[in-house]
Amino acid sequence: MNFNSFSFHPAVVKGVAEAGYETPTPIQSKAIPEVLKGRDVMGLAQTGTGKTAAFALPILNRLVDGPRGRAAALVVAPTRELAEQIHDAIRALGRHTRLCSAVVYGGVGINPQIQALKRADIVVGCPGRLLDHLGRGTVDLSRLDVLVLDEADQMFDMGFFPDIRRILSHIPAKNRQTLLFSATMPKAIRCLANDVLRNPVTVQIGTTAPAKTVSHAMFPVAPHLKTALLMKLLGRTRTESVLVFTRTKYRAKSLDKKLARAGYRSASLQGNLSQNRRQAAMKGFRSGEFQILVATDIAARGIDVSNVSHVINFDIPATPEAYIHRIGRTGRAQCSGEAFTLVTGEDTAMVKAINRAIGSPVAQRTLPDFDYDAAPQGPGGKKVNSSASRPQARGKRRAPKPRARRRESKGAFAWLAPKTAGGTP
DNA sequence: AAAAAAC
Repeated sequence: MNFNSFSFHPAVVKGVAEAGYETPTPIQSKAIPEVLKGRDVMGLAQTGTGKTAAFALPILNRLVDGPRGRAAALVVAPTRELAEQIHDAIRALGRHTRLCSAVVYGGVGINPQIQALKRADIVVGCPGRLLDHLGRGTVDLSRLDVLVLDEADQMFDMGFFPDIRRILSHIPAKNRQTLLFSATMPKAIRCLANDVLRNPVTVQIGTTAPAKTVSHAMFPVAPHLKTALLMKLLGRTRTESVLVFTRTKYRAKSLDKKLARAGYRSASLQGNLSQNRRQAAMKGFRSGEFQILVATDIAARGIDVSNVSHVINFDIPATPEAYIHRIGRTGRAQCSGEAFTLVTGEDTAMVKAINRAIGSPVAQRTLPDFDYDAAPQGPGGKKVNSSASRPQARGKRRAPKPRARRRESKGAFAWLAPKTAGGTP
């Protein structure tokens, strides 16, 4: 089978060819005909198997001959980086169609977006800024043909669902084609998702499982030795780009600093960074300037960076779904990848849940030349014991380094601050 | 100490 069998418009065919696509992936060959028919689709397929093109191509094809500049399709994504990536993919695939894509998300100026929306046929965006535009009347979804919720199970999650419902209320249900895509779709959420679909067809490739191209292992370790074990793993593994996940924004930031101090070309990506810094981190990671990206779950879903040979869960993810999405950042498009997860005693229940979700236990590994019994270390990197607990006694005090960058734009601990407007203390 | 998403 090849892309000719879909009878795409010549302009779409040209875009597909220039993108270097030859053979449709299973999700593409099964979902594209349904989308072309105008059916509502729930599309489920493993990470890295081409879901974006599975909805982008039939949408471009549907709009290519229609009237222009009316926001005929909307794609909603859970992070700014993913929205940007989808927008780029649509632009590349639609290069020869004269269709116009606009991307809207927060953290950047709204005026350029308002200008871009005026002539947009396809709008890609994150929920918050999209609602902002809807409130201002700078985007009109009243004549929308196709709605896509990417990472659909996350969009129906508690944190996003209210926004999604509000966006839906701006779209006339009549004639609306709705497409949901994800690698995961927990049962509890599937019912909610089916509520927005009309007479849907479910296109599911395989089962909810990690991509087969990823081999994975768990590394039991004491919490205080995680950083040392990570360094050991990095030192003894032949890697290309490495994506490291942490549980919190603060841990991403501080682990990035430790890696940089150890000489790695590293950056962090988390939601407390300014959008400029987020873009710089992504750009540097994509280009290879940063070999390591330390990220929160902001980078868990959808992000497609070539040459990611390893995903390392420095902290175990909070759900089996997050595990599947995180490790799916490697092993994409038939390449192979490895995923390492550091696990501590507290993670036992989640390890079991992950093993259950995957259907077989993930191998547990230990490094022969690693000191698993090392004592906790003090702040100066020295072992804490009765005599070394006073740093000055070691005679090794360093002069404090002048700090060029004191804090991130919003403050490193901004998320700790109360949400209500604060008075004077 | 969850993260993400508008101002």
